[in-house]
Parts: sequence; structure tokens; C-alpha cells
Amino acid sequence: MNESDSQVFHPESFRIDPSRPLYEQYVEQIRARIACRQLLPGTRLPSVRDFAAVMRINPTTAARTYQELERDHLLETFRGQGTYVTRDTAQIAAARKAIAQAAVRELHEVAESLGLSVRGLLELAEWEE
Amino acid sequence: MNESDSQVFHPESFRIDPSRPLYEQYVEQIRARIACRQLLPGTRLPSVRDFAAVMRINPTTAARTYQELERDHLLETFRGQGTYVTRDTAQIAAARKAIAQAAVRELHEVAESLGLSVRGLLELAEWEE
Amino acid sequence: MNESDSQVFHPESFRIDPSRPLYEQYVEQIRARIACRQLLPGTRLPSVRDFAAVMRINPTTAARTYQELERDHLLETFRGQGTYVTRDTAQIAAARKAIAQAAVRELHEVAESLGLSVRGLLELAEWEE
Amino acid sequence: MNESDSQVFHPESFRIDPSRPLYEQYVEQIRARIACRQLLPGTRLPSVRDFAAVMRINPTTAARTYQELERDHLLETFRGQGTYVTRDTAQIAAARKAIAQAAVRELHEVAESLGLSVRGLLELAEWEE
DNA sequence: GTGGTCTAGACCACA
DNA sequence: GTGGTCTAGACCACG
Repeated sequence: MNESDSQVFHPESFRIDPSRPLYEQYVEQIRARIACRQLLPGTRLPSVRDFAAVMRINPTTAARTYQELERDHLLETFRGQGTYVTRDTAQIAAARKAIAQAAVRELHEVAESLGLSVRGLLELAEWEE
Repeated sequence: MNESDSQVFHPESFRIDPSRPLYEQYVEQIRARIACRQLLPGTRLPSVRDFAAVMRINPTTAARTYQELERDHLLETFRGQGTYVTRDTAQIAAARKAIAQAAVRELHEVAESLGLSVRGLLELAEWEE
Repeated sequence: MNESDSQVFHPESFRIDPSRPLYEQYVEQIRARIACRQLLPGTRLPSVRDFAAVMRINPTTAARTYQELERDHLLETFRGQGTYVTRDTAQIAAARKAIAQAAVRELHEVAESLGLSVRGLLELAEWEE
Repeated sequence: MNESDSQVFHPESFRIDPSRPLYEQYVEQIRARIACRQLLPGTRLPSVRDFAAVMRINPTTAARTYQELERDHLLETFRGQGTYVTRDTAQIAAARKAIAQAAVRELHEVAESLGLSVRGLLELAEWEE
């Protein structure tokens, strides 16, 4: 683990709810960092073992996290060389949009279940930007 | 189970994902029906046993569903008589607002994780009412 | 049911929590009224049937209420004549004291479970007369 | 179950009334132990299965006990790892105060029902610290 | 009849 | 290993 790696992930920078699956939360938060360009294409991630050590989680949990993100084509692993954020910016843009759409679809479903429009829901929640 | 009861809940009207906790989904959907006034204050719900039979779930699971909603003060239980939608409309209004706020807070967190405002997120998702 | 009877019990004057046994709550509240001299010795109570009708409860619930209070010697029933508050003021005084002692014992047990004295408990609760 | 776990809970140290809900009594008594600092923040509780075995109750009942306390934010559950006393001491202090206030409120209501002040009730019960 | 609780035992996802 | 959920079926108190 070199210095630049250790700068990539700090344990305090992840907000973890112990009652939800850990791997799920790490996936979500790493995905968001890639989508918001906080983690740039080509960035090298810490090894699974280092990630687990830094986060103080089980290595299998760390491995599962990376696997999920690979399946999403947001991470690329080159055997023996390490894991990197994909250089395929189209994939990243697609992920970004998918996250947004999933969030909005969810909001829309909640609104519908209350018999409201999305705008109506925002008003009821007294939301203001 | 009388006719009016059987009109309250149709098994087809619940959308259940078998991979998520059943009681949780029934709670959410009954809560939404109360919050959107589809289930009016004072309405009698089917008995735990009837609900279980209609939904083809275990009575224990049905009971747990009702208990969760009673804890939320959306249902009232009259010993030996049955379970009813609360007549306390303030509780219902509070639940309605809480559902909306939870949804909006969730949206806001996703937006934040992408480095966007809520408005920006809606735009990215190409949402239009 | 004559006029003076109907003045004895008003449904609104009882605070009932539907999730607790009804008979238990009526027993407690009638016992307290006798103990605090709101219901005087010799007062005639409504018949079981009238009590049930006024309170809109099941007659068996009303009967059980009266039975419990008879067992405590706070009510006396003369068959065919009705039910009366006992004229034995010693019984009433004893009940009064028993209620107080039970309440204080309960408080003491809670205090003990928190590792506090009763005085300490009152302070923690920020109680002031 | 290691030795330190088995020291946490002894079956004889719980006073259980079989005529009341078991889970309720375990909840009350564990809550009190947390509130009085007998169970310290971060302490690991026995596993649900061990707790059930030691107390000779069904694992379901044991699980329900832990879940109630988790809902109260007095326990935290780490998936696949176990259940721990919350490290959030504010929650513990709040629970401690809530227990005290509930007890005092109860006392106050009894006093009121007898037409007495709390001080008057304590005198009637001949309570002395 | 109602809901509430408990037991027994199974299966699952997670770490 | 952990806790979470579900099923099946029993018993109880209450109204």
C-alpha cells in the first residue's frame, strides 16, 4: 500500500450503518464517488486486502464490494496489477444517470402511493432547495 | 370475515417481492393506504387470521404486520374485537408527512453523493411531471 | 336506571386505553373513586346491565369489573336490590393505603433497578411538586 | 460462547414472572442494566442462540428481546458479528431519564386519582428513605 | 370470536 | 459463526 493509495479511502469518509449489509453500503458509496468524479478514471484502488484492513472489515466483504463494482463495469481488475477505476467514461456517465433515475423513480413511486405528484410530494415534505 | 372486510384487502392489490421481508412490505403498503386516505380512520381491518389466509402467509407474519403498524399509532387494537385504523387523524397526517420527508431526504442524499442539487438530479434523470 | 344513577358514571369520565384489559381499567378507576371519597359509602351503583350500556362495553366485562371490586370488599351486592359502595370505611381506608403503597413500592423497585434512591429517581426525572 | 459472555448473563439474575410476556421482562431488565451502567457501552451480548439456551427460552423469544432493545437504540447489531450495547451514551442517558420519568408520571397519576399530591402519597404509604 | 405469546424448527444472507 | 425471517401449530386472556 503506497501513500497515494492510502489517500484514496479513509475509513472516516464512509458512513456505515451496521444494521445494513456492509458490502452494499461500500458499493453505493464507491459508485457515487466514481459517478461524481471524486474518483477519476484510471485511479488505482487499494488491494482488497488493504481495503479490508483500512476499513477494518472482513476481506470477503471487501472482495464482494469490488466484485459488485466490476460487474457494473465501474472497476477493472488486471490480475496481479491491481484494481482501477474504469477509463470508459461512457460507463461512468451511464452509471451517473442510472443512479439519478433510480432515485427519481423511487420518489415517484412514493408520491404515487400517497396519491400525489412528485411536486406535491416535495411540497408536503416542505422541501426547499 | 364479512363481505365489507373482504373488500378491504385483495391479495392481488399487494405487490410483494418474495426476496424482501414480507411483513415489511405489507407494513409499507398498508401504511401508504392509510396515509393516502384509501383506508379511512375507524375502518376495521380483517382479523389477523383472515388476513393471513387471504394473503396466504403465516398468521404470525400477519400479526407482526399489524403490530408494527400499531406501534406506529396507525392501527388501534381493541382486545377481543379486532384491529382498526386509528381515528387520530393527526397521527395519520404525521405519518403522511414522515413518508414524504423520508423520500425527499433520500433523494437529497443521493443528489449530494453525486455532487448535485435536487434540481440538478431531477434534470439529470430527465424527469418531467 | 334513575337519574341519580346516571350521574354516578359518565363514559367520558373514564380514560380507557383499548390495548389494555378493559375490566382492569374500570376496576382501577372505580377503586380510586371510592378511595378518594368521590364515590361515598352506601352509594348505589348502576346495574351491571346499565353500566355496560352506558360504557358501551360487553356485559360480561361489566360483570367482571363488579366482581373484582366485590372480591376486594369495596362493593357489596344485595341480590335483587343492586350494588353499593361498602359502608365499611375501614376497608376503604385500607384500600387507599394499599394503592399508595403499591405505587411507592413500584417506584422503589424502579429506583433500585437504576441504582438510585427514591429521592435520586425523583431528581433524575426532574420532578417538582 | 466464551467465558466473558457467560459472565454477562446468569439465568438466576433475571427475575421472571411466567404469567407476563417473557420478552417484555427480559427487555425491561436488560434495559435497566444498561441504564444503570451494569452493562457498559460496547459490551458484546451473548448470541441470540446462547441467550436462548442459557435462559431456556425459544430462540425466537430471545431474538424478539434483542430486537425490541435495538429499536430503542440501546443495542446495536452488527450483521454476522453479534449484538452490542450501544456506544451512544446519549441514548443511554435518555433511556435512563425516560425510565425515571415514566415511573414518576405513574406515581403522579396514582396520587392524582386519590386526590393527593405526590408528597401526600408518599406520606400515606409511610415511605421513608 | 379476537389478538398476543411461545415453542419448534427451518432457511437465508451476511461477515 | 451471526442475526433475520418464515412456517406450523399450540395455548392463553379478553370481550
